[in-house]
Amino acid sequence: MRSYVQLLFDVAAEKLPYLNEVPVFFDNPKQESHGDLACNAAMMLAKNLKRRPLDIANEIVNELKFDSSLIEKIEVAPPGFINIKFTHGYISGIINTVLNKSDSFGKSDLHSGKKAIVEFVSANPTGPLTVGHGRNAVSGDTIASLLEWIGYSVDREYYFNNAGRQMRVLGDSVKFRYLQLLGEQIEFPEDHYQGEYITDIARKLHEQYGDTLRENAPADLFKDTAEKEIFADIEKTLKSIGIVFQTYYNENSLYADGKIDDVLKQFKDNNLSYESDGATWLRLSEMGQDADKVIIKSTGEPTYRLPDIAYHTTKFNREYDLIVDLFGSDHNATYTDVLAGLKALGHDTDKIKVLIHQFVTIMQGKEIVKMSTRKANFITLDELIAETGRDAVRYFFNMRSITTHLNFDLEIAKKQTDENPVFYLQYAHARISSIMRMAEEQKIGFSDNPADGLSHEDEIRLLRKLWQFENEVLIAAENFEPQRITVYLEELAAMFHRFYTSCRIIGSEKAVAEARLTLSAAVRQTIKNGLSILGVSAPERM
RNA sequence: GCGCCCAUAGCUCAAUCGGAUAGAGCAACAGCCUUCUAAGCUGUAGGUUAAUGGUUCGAGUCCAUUUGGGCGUACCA
Repeated sequence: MRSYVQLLFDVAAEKLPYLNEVPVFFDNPKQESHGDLACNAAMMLAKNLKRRPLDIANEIVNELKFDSSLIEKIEVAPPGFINIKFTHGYISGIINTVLNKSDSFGKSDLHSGKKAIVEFVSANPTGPLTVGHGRNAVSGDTIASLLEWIGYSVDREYYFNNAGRQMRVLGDSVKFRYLQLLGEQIEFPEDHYQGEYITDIARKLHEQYGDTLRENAPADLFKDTAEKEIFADIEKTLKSIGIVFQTYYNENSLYADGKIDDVLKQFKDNNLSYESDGATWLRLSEMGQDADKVIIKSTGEPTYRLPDIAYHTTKFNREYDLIVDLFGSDHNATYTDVLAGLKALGHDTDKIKVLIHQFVTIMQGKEIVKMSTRKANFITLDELIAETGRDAVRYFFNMRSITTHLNFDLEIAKKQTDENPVFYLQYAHARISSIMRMAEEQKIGFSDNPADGLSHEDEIRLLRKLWQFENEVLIAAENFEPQRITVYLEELAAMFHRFYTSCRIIGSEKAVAEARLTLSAAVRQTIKNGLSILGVSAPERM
């Protein structure tokens, strides 16, 4: 329908060439009296044409030759909006569209044939995932789903560093705990990983190897064991909230297959790097950044920038049309260096969309819980899932725009009451399921032509809302804004609950009852589809 | 000091390239279950969108300055 309306304007533009001077957009008006689609082109044109927007709007409307079976009317409203109202027959048709498309309703093929990669979580395996990682995980997974819904073929990827200093400290942390288990009186360094999970890993090693690791442990045994154990936990946690990655890309492999050397050579060959004080520096100040930065330390060890750049070149080499990186705000200073480096190597960095999500503040009542992996006074994602459930975790993290700080009050999250909006949606779904079971017993079936049985304002509102779903998914996906889906679903559910109160199904005359049942089925399907984008379950009973 | 991000109702948050009267939930108050799930519905109250100035037909949204907060500012990641 949007494309049909667009076509009407294209036709009008043949007589009114000025229409080509501005982009013509169609909004879903907030207010019902403004129709189903609104266009503001006349006002955008007013200045250039030096004419009154109302006159321009009227001129445009006169050139719009529309099919009266689809569009009821097109009106001009001050200061110059063009409001388009669909016919009841057309808008009612959404019910059959929903039921026919079923689990695919809301999907569009605007970007089909394109490949996208979404990199998220990417936490280094130095400890269990925290609540902060949880936000990243849920947002990233949902953004990936959204992209799939608008046609992209999407790979979810997790990148982690397992080559640097951090991992050495991790290995040493396990070793110290191991030695303590053997009864040695050593002080555990304050800057090492303090968590209980470190001792657990040490204990496992002790069970397996006894005290033989005191003297002749294989070089990387402590580190490798820690990485393996912790990573297994991370994967398990992610799986418990329905997140599965296509690939886990690790830093070590970039050294093994020579990609680090390749990039380094390219920098050198193109005079983009230089040596100073025994270190290798990248000429970032010539790439629009504040200062040059070290990519290889005087110790010979690269800083994170070099492997990160090398890693991203693999994304370009893998020919993705869209490259999405989702980081926490603590990375906000690092990604610009990486982008600058990639651009200098000749990559089209416009394909990269870097998303920075703000931090999660954990509240225990009114008290702020300060989190630090090293000090291990964090709340783990596992604990959060155990206390609130998978659906609540996924819904809560998707409820807000990723750009805003998020307060997660553990006391509220633990409550399974109506303060928790996920139940409101699931309840609507379960309620409709219940009606459908009941209707079946009463031999009330679906209507092939529900339009005639629907006239109540609460019914009309639902129809219009269903019609908007596909576009909502599109906007949410293109802007990487999962919270738009939760907002939409809450509005849809509220409309349904109202309709439920005002429009009875069982007991109404047959044509009306069947039309309402069919509408309810379409609402149920749409709620289910929306929840599935978010990764939240849609229960049949509650 | 510098960079990025944030500031909307008592609280937590929405608001589609800048659009029409800034919306929800929770909390508060008043109602609605002999009838399809009351985890629901209806109504009331709640706002100088942190402040000031600017851009324009029109600003929560864009620009400048200020205030308050978060994260960075490494030869850590």
